[in-house]
Amino acid sequence: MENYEKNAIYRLHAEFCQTLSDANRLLIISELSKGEASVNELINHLGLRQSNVSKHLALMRERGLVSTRRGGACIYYSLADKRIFEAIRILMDVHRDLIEKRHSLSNDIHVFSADKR
Amino acid sequence: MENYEKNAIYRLHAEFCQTLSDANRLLIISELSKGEASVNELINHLGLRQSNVSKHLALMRERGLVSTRRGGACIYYSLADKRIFEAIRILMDVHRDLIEKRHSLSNDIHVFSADKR
DNA sequence: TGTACATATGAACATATAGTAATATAAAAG
DNA sequence: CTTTTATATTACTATATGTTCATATGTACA
Repeated sequence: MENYEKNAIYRLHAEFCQTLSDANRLLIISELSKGEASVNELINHLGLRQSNVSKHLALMRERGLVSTRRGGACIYYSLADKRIFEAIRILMDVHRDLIEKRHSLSNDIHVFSADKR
Repeated sequence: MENYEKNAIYRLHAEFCQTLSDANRLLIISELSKGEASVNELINHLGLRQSNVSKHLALMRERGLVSTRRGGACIYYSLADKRIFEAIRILMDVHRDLIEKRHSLSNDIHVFSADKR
């Protein structure tokens, strides 16, 4: 019953996370968190190919993360919601702590190889 | 300058998001947020195959999201940090709002064709 | 020891994904 | 109208990913 619904919700959210699971898309989002930018501006700031940036933007627009505005010949992209970047930062904080915890304990993978014989 | 470093950070974080970008992994994390569980318990709660659950758990352990404890014949998995699930919930909230915004406005793709006078 | 149970791992497959070059569209400038 | 600039799209390739079955490992216990 609600298990089915839960599955559907998590499938949706997994897609959302998948949208965030590319370094170039994160860099684009980070740029857009400073304010709207045209494709060209993004290309110059990030050093990526035009078709590459366009594709990432198209995906993110399709999934509602960014919105567009035409201004003359350019198309300006912006974050659909500032909280997108804020949420990413929160996630990054948690992730950083995980990594630190791992490194300080380091009884993580090493336990394994040390035990091997 | 620190552009190189920024890239590295976002590449790392992209991998972290990628770990969250699978519905079954999210379901597992959701289960573990209630407390530790053995592989078998997860299988029964989620209705997934044993090898499938094991593989997802192995990936998440490798990436520091979950930790393990052996108890008799079972291996108990738990979240390495409760905040993992909290951060996911925050992300889900933002995502839900995005979807709602999209549905209510629905001037989403249409802006394009409407704007071109 | 041998058997049952819990979990991990490997091989194989199908599908998804990111990147790129080439081309198409669309607006602005001349 | 033609050219130029900005962006989108397509076709293609290489690689990554999730799932499954079969098998291996490891632990408990008769």
